[in-house]
Formats: sequence, structure tokens, C-alpha cells
Amino acid sequence: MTMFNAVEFAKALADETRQKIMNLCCCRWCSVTELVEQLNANQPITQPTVSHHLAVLRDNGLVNVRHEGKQTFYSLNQERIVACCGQLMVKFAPEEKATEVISKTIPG
Amino acid sequence: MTMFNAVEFAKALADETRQKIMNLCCCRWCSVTELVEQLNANQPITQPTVSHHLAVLRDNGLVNVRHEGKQTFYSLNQERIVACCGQLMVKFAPEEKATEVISKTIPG
DNA sequence: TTGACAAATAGACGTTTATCTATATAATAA
DNA sequence: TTATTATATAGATAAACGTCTATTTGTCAA
Repeated sequence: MTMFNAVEFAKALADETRQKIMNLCCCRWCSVTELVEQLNANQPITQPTVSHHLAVLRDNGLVNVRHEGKQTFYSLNQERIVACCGQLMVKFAPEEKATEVISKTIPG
Repeated sequence: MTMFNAVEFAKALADETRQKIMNLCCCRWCSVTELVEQLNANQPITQPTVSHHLAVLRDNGLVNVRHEGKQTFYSLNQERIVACCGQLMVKFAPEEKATEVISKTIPG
């Protein structure tokens, strides 16, 4: 959804398969089939399972969706990830100043 | 733990009671009894349940611990929260520049 | 040393969630 | 239309997790 909820956001990230999917479609569009193939390179996983995880990510607004013919392409909604992480920071480290945040966030 | 694991970090945050505890000991030291009392103002919760959640937060290095006589005091480890959120950002929004991050993170 | 208080741990139980198989929906090609 | 391919949904099952009660451990005062 569009509203930020810290618990729901954390739940959406709280699964290894889901984070793998997020990494796979980080900076590029992937079809579901493509994601299934990539994930299967490591451990066996079915297409419905991947669809399930994509639904969780979709419901939390963490992926962008594009339909093209029979296929559906997903890509990580990085702006939203950044915004949500930022909200987490503000929620649990409210007194931190921007400069401190940035120096701790981006090493080097 | 001292090492950062994005899935474990998200799991630690993925519970409403735990986030309430985090808010309660954000910027101040709270004893377990105090936390139990504060949480009970909203919904009934037992001391062992609170201890369990504190153990999860402890295991993830998200709280500071201080022993004083019979009591144990906890406070949120805000530096670590900021660092973990920053790592999440870097992991899922690698191309974002610091300035972009900061402008999206800290509104106003 | 005994009793009281604070916190942690053990074990049981119910709910949530991740996964699967089977099936439905949707789009395209023959 | 029928067959094929891509994705989503339904329902079942097992594992993970949050909560509880009961108990243990640790600290202090009487």
C-alpha cells in the first residue's frame, strides 16, 4: 500500500526468498519465469511460491509491475525502499542529524 | 550479533510488540518491569513474553543492556539501527547517491 | 538463611506463514 | 476454436513464531 507501516515493511523484508527476489529485480525488469529460473539455480522453488512472494512485495508497494503480453515484469521500487528505510531511521533514531546518518549509512 | 544480516534484521523488526518495546526504550533506559507495565497499558502482556522479545532484540544487537542490582535496563541501540537501515539502503538501492538518500530520508 | 522481588528459561499451544500440488485465468499461436 | 504458455489463485500441510503458565536463576533485605 501507499501508507508506510513499519511493522508491515519489516515483515515484507523478513524472508530470505523474498530478499533474493528483491536482489534479482534490483535495477532491472524480470519476468516471473525468469525469477523462478534464477532462484532455482540455488534451491528448488516453484512458480506459485514465487508468485506468492511477489504478491507480498506488490501489496507493500516494494515492486513496480509491468504487463507485456502473457508476461508480467517486476522491478524493485528502490525509491520506496529508500523512503521506508529513511522512515525507520527517523522513527528509531529521531535525534540523529542528517549528516550523522549519511556518514554512518554510506561508508567511504 | 555484530555482523549484519538483512533477513535477520528485518525479522527482528517484524513484530508489533517488539517495535513497541523499541519505541519505549528509544532514548532512555527501561527496566523489564517498566516495559511490561507500559505495554500493559494498551494490551495485556506477560513478563516472559517481554523477556522473549528482549532476547530477540539482544541477539540482534538492537538494544544496549545494563545490569543494576536485581534489575536489568535496556535502551535502544540507535547507532546500530541507523547502520542497519543504511545497509538495507545500500543493498537495495545501490545506485542512489548520498544526497538523494538524505533528501528522501529526512523530510524538510 | 529465608523470603521477596526481578528477570530469564523451559515447555506447551495456537496462529501465522512459506511451501507445495492442483486448478483457474489470461494471452497468444496454430 | 483449441492448444500452449505465463501468471495468479485456492487449498493443504508443515515449520516458524508469539504467547502463555510454570519454573529457575540471581540479587538483596530481614
